[in-house]
Amino acid sequence: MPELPEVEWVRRQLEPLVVSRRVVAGWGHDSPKFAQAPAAVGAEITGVARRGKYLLIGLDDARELIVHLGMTGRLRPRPEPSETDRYVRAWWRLDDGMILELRDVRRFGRVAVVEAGDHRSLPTLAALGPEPWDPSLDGDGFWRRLRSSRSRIKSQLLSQRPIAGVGNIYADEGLWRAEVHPALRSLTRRQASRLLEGVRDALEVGLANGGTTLRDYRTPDGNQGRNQSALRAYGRAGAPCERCGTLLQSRVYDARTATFCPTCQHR
DNA sequence: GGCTGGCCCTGTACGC
DNA sequence: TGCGTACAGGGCCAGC
Repeated sequence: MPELPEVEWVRRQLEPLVVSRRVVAGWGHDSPKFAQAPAAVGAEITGVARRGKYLLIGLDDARELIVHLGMTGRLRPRPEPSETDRYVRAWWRLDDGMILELRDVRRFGRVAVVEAGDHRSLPTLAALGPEPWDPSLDGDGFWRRLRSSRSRIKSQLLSQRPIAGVGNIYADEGLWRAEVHPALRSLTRRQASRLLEGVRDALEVGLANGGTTLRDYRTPDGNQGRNQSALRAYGRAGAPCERCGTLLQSRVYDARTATFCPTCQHR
């Protein structure tokens, strides 16, 4: 499931392949989530940016091609569209002949073509919190953002509103690092500050390791991430906490599984 | 206006 | 072996 580190790796590998290339053909699956893909045809790609888990592909006609990879989405360059692959949801042919293909088994991904900066059709993107390394975001500001909601702290992280780019993996990892219980509904300034650092640390490690590959994630060059062996909480229910040795627990809060240490992350 | 929970979607794991 | 069921989860949206 691509979160910020994984999407950033996709962005880095995609950029040199597509910038200054013109989109000469395109196709999108019938689903409204992908049907806008051909709208990019005719435009030249000016850049590949990222906001949270969204890829923002700049077009030279003042529009943006926005791609969200959902849970199983993968962007990859191909010499030709894979006509026999039933999970290809969109593709774009560039003027050098390369096909940029979006493969997404579960169809949780999304493609949109919008006026540059007009994200009204993507509510989560429109309301996205600051990037984790935004220099204007400090512990106090993060605490104020969290204080505006009474939802569980983990649900808040997943909402993308307090901070951008955190999904289930890095939320569990950040909460474990900060020793904060996922079901808390309010944090002290000190806890919020620790959580911000914990999330930043988890994302930095993930980025340095090329992302986390659990099932589907691959970079455009086909490589897997290496961060799965660096996980301290996510997916480790029943294993001993690396800090205190207590067995990690798994609970469902707001329909999302959270894995945490009941001792270090005491409620 | 904020929060909660259901839905979308399909491969995988597991039990019978 | 084959079938049925539960589960995974990001984002959206209806209902409260």
